[in-house]
Parts: sequence; C-alpha cells; structure tokens
Amino acid sequence: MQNNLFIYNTLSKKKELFIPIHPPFAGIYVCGPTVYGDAHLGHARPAITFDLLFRYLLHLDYKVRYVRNITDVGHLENDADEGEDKIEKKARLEEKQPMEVAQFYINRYHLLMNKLGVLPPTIEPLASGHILEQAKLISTLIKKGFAYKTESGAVYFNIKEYQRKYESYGRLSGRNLDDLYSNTRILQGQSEKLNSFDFALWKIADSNHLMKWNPYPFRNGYPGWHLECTAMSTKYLGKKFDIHGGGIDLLFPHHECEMAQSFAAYGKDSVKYWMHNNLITINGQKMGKSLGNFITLEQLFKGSHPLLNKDYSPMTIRFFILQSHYRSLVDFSNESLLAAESSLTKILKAIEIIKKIKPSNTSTLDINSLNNKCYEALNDDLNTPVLISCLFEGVKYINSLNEGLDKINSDDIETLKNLMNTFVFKILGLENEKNNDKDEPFIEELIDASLNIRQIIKLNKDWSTSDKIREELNKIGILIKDRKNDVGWERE
RNA sequence: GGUCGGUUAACCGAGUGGCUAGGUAGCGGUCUGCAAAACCGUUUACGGCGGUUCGAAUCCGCCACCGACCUCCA
Repeated sequence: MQNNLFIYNTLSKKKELFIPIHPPFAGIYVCGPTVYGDAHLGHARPAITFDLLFRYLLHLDYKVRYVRNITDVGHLENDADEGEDKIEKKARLEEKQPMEVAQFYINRYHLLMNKLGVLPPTIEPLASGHILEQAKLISTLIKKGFAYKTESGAVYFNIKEYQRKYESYGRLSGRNLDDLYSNTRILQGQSEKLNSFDFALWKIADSNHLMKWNPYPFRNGYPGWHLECTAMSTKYLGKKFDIHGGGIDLLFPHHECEMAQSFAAYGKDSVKYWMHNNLITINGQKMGKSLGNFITLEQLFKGSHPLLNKDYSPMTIRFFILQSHYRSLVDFSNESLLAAESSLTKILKAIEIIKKIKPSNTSTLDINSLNNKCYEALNDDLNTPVLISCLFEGVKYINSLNEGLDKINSDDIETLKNLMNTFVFKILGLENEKNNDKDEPFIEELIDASLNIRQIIKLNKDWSTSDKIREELNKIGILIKDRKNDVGWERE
C-alpha cells in the first residue's frame, strides 16, 4: 500500500511525510504511566492516540515495534530531583513493598486499557528492570564530559556544557536557556548542582529509601526519571528510531532532557518524529493527579463520581476521545459523552444493518471515493474527526439503502462493508459491546417466533394485543421496529 | 513575568482565501394502525477592532479572554 501518512512533528512544527528509517519496520516509543495510582481519563488519551497510530501502521503493513514503558522507579514526588519517590511513598502509606504497589497498578492499568480496546505494546519495559542500561548510559555521559559526579556520589547532567558544545538545548520545546536562567525556581537542597536546571541521572538513597541499586560504578541509589526512556528506547529501538510519543505535558522538561541525553551520548538526534497528544481538561482546567481534579476510568465505567450523571462504557470513552483530533484540547462534560454514546450507537447499528442489504445490478453511490476520503483523513496527521464524519456518510448510505432510496451492486456492497469494518473496528479499535451473548442464536429464534405470532395478530388488527407484545418485549430490552411489510428488532 | 497554543452556531467538533464538514440536541415533514427507527427539510457560526485582497472565519497587526509549559503530571 502506498504510504501517504503525514504526521505533525513537534520538533519541526510541521506535518511531515512519514518515512521510516528502516522500512518495512517502524519503531515507536511512548511514555507510559508511572504506576502509583489508578489510571484516569487523562491517561486514556495517549494510550488511545498511539494505539490508533499503532493500528494504522499495522494496517499499512509496517512491521511495528511499539515500546511503551512503565515507570516504576525514579519519579519523584515533589520539586525537581528532590522529594520522595512516588511509588515508594505509596508503599510506605499502604505498608507494602514498592514492587507490590507497582505490580498492583500495572495489573490495573492493563485491565483498564484492555477494556478501552487498547492493544498491548509489543514491548513493555520496566525502568527498574533496566538499571544496568541506565548506569551504562550515565558512564557514557560522564566519559563524554556531559555529566558530573558530586561529592555525595550523585550524578547530574551538565546542561551548560551540552549547550556549549551543541547549542541545542530547548530545541524541542522552544525554550531558550537564558530565559530558563532567569525563570527557573531556586529550589532547596540543590547546592550540589552546578546549575539549577541540571537534572539528576543518579541519586543517592538515604537510609529510609527502599528502592536502591548498586550498578558499578554507582552505588546505593537509584536513577533519575529522564534516564529510563533514553536507556530503554536505545536498547529496543536503536540509537535512532522513528516515532517518540507522549502527552504534551511531558514536552518540557522530560522530552527535552531525553533528547539532550541521547544527543550528548550518541552525537545525533535519537528521534525522527516527536508526537505529542494534547490534554483533557475538566471545567477548563487540566485533569491531573497533582490537581486532584481527575476522574478515574473505573469511575467513568461505573458512573461513580459526583460530576458524572451516569456511567459511560469504555467504548463511549474511546469514541469520545477519537471524536477530537489528538492535538486539540478536549474538555470533559456529560453532554459530550452522551453525544458520543448516541453517535457510536448509530454507527454500530448501521454496521449491523449492512449485513442485510441486498445487492442490485447498479450502484447509485460512489463507495470508492468515500473509501479514499477515509484514508485521506487518517493520512492527514490522524484526523479522526474527519474520518468519523466520512464514516457517518457511510452510515447515511447504509440507512438510505435500507430504506430503498439508493441502490448498490455486490462489489460496492463488499467495499462498503469492508470499509466500515476496517475503519471502525480494526483502525479506530471500536467494539460492539452489546454483541457478546453466547446464546444469541437461540434468543434470536425466540424473538422471531414471538414476532411472527404478533404479525398474525396485527393482520387481525388486534392493536391492543400487538402493542402489549411490543411493550412486554421492550421491558426486557428488545426494541420492535414495525415496517411496511415486515418487522425488525434490536437490543437496546 | 517568559514561551507556546486556543477562542467556530444550543452543545461537541473539523476545515479551507471564494464551494453545505460531521455528530448530538431541538423543530417541521415523510413513513407507520400507533409508537420507535430511518429518511427529508430546518434554526442564532466563525472573540473584538483595524489592515491586505475583487473577496477573509481562513493571511497580517493590535486588543480581550481562556489554557498549557516554565515543579511532578498522560
């Protein structure tokens, strides 16, 4: 298949044609969660955005290696390079081993992502499992003169030195080092650093610290946060790989530091395309753990949050997120979730209806051009809102065919079926949550039988009895649709 | 304060210098024994003020408001 995929590169601030470094392979690295709490709506966005990218690249026949890490060490609670490790704090509060906390939330994360139809990445590395790789990277950086060891044994990245040699710190996030000088907060306990914005590569653990390692030549400590992504992406994708993704809130300082580390260590850019998804807001404010204004996915699925009017299914959430472009801000509201629910139902219904459409000798619809429009939408930086509008055009076609207002030949009907199935299920990753009954054929026969009897009653114009049957079936969730010459039904 | 981004109809949400995005909700109609569904039609759009242009919601400038990052955050 001809690849015409353009993606917006944060580094160049332009949409660029996606040309992988080693076709037919494509390498993606996405920053995954820090596992110290349940995933909330905000976590669903990058997971779904890059799941879409993963699915589309697979559909385009790329051999995709998709690495999404788990941060289970090194992410500190408070100010830069100070404060307590997030996972360790949770462990202390819950009287558990840090690895127990991490494992618990890893399991939860997998469960929730699975519900959202997010495919597992092909590699899901843990930061704690790559201490040696991180130590080796620190040694390289020290050897090349971009990192320094302090008296206590901690190691920091020397941004000033990096800037002197390469003049490229701030390139990704559009930051200017002089501004950083004047704007960076002076934090307590940073006397060891040469400059306030130098970031930690290796931290020394105090006596209470539970998670500590001794990878030669560093001891009694743990790695800094930015380090893991460089170490693990290099290990699994190489020193230069295709796509690095993550939330836009990670752009600075995390990705900027990552980029600097890699460049310093290997003398070249490690990433060809940087992609950033936008955030989800709630009442116009970023949904975030530290702000405490988040709604967890579990709460959404159960409707158990004061701001929720009802429960929303995982597929409603997925569709809600895909309805906006990944680089746009999305504001949470019951109204838009409700709208997403109705819209998705409409699409899924049409996909059921198309199975029953009978072909004609001719077509009055241009299915091929619709097919092209779908690809054009995705190729334009994964423009899912436009893709969805095209799919609604397909829905319109299907309903119109069902009404007998349009005609379609058997080739076109296959194309249309294939188009809807491919884009809705395979690429957008949506699922029909209602179609999971094992005894469905039996139920169908049962309902068909009762409706056949009702048709006889209707012929006798016994409206009250036929209405009664409709009412009774409706009570158990069956919706009757009387038509001119026959009758249809569906589950509510 | 610095940097960056946004402001589209009731709500959500794309987009282009001139041609109906789409969805949800509402209203009217067709169909139906009735209802539902479906179909058809339809309602106040492009934050404000200037400028460029034959023409701007789309380009430029200024202003207002909102947000993100500058600390951990997806």
